[in-house]
Amino acid sequence: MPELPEVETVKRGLNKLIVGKKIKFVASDNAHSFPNSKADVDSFLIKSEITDVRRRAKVLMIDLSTSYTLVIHLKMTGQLVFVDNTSRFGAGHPNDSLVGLLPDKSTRVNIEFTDKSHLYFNDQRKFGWVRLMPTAEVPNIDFMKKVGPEPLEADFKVDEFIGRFKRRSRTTIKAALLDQAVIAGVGNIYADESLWGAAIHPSRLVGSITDVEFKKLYTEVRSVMNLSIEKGGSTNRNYVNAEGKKGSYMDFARVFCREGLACPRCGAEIVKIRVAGRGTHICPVCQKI
DNA sequence: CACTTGACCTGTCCGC
DNA sequence: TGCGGACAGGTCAAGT
Repeated sequence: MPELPEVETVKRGLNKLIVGKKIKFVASDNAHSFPNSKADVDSFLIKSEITDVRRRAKVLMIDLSTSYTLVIHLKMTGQLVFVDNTSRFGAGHPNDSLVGLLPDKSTRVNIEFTDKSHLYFNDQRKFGWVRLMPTAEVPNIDFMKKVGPEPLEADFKVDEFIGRFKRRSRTTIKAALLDQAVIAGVGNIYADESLWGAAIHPSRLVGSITDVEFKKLYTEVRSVMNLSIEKGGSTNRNYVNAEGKKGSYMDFARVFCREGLACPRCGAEIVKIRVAGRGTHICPVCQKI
């Protein structure tokens, strides 16, 4: 499911919902989802307090008062859903609809706080994971060492954007956009959306893209992902935010999952093709090879 | 080396 | 209805 806007939405939600809470109890059903030993959990997780929630690329980091961090990757179907203890009492609470629904059979990790509220890590396909590690070691994991810059940061300029792509000149622009070592956070939805916005065919080789086209792509990547954050992310299948609610970006999508419908720019029929091994949505008139 | 393909899992949808 | 196959928003390891 989640790309940068979805993970950012979860991060913002968790920052409001769980910072300051103290962990009472943790249960996991699956060693792949949460491989840490009981000794680590007992020493560094139980009784710790949540101090901050951060994001880098599509990775979430929940910092703890023990100077350890829960590092979380949601991969395709992961969810982090908070359920407030007050939901079990009066009607009308935002989380009321979740009471009794979680945990469910996709719940891999169940964290209970001392006030009886819960944070559930759900993951239907079990690709995602939670890892407990010292906060100081997080930048040293392989992914953090190789991942590219955050495209929405104010100091990320178009020249750096172009320069990083040009190192991958022999591959397709779609594969390069999806490569987290080039820039962080773009996945299949926002790759298709931004390539349509810049009127670039996803199969074009990076080396054939002009600087004028790169500048449009830079602007599109940023505007599409900023719009999605504003809309709470995209719910195509599984994604929900920290309160269990869906995002509405798909209502604003121009090509993603719109095959058979009209291109909003020229009216031609949007088609679905395969590029870089992924389902890819284009307007065949606006986006020429 | 750079790049592409399969594997990891479960669920759903589509055609027969 | 049942069943097989393709496919799903991500990332690695293994292959070319």
